Amino acid sequence: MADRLSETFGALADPTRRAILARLTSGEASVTELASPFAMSMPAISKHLKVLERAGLIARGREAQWRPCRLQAGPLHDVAGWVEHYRRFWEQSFDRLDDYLRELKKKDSKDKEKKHVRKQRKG
Amino acid sequence: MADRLSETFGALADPTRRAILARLTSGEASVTELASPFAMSMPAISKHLKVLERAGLIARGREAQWRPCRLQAGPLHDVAGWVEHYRRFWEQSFDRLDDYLRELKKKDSKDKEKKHVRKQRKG
DNA sequence: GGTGTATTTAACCTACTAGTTATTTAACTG
DNA sequence: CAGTTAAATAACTAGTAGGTTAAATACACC
Repeated sequence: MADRLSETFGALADPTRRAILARLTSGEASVTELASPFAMSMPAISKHLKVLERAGLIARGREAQWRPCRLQAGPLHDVAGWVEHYRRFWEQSFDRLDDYLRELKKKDSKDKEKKHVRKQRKG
Repeated sequence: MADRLSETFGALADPTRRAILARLTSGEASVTELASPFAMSMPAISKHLKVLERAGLIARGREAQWRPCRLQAGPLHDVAGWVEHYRRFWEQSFDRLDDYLRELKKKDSKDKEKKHVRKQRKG
């Protein structure tokens, strides 16, 4: 995975981890608190937290026997920055669908031509 | 992985695949064209394309023996929407960093005062 | 129909992921 | 100190990811 952005996306590619981040938007939480919504063992959660920590998406403190986790949104800023470069492409998508349908129609009529005409280049 | 967002993030968690998407922002391309920048076999690229296709990030046409790929940014819109929920957290963290730096400066000048600094501080 | 080119599929390998249970570490509490 | 609670680590498993080479498929041209 190597690079920062891949690590971030990798960490986000799991619904449990995204749910954990969502939970952390309402404040710090202990590992047990974070684990409680999930039908999953503590070590599993512990591993998810390690992934999030390595990706810089959470930070962990120490308070007696608790390890409170808190959200660190820095990497998400980078994600927002990355995805922003593609904005015009999703905004165009309706036009594109339109183009695509038009293209389909054209192709369709060409196919029909092919049945009569042998060789014909685009242009 | 199951859900749509996980699939999207999973597809984005690879630098080769992100580079392919970036290339596609400048228009359709064949598999060979997409493969050329990478020191990687064609089948490997083919697999990456399959991942991107399954995630709905590209669509593939058919023109003779070529399979031109084009960007489909819909899922990226969802990513943008998801990450947007966290905006206040990264903005807040900058504020915090700012506060921290301001705090440091204040402390710094106090420390210097304590040491009976001869040179006068600005600001 | 044979040949060349573009691309996918098959079979395989290695490494990692996401989960498990059992054990260990760390800190508080009586 | 013994017991309890919070969390991490160890050791294991099944499945998946990302790559390889070799073979198969799809199409165009002569």
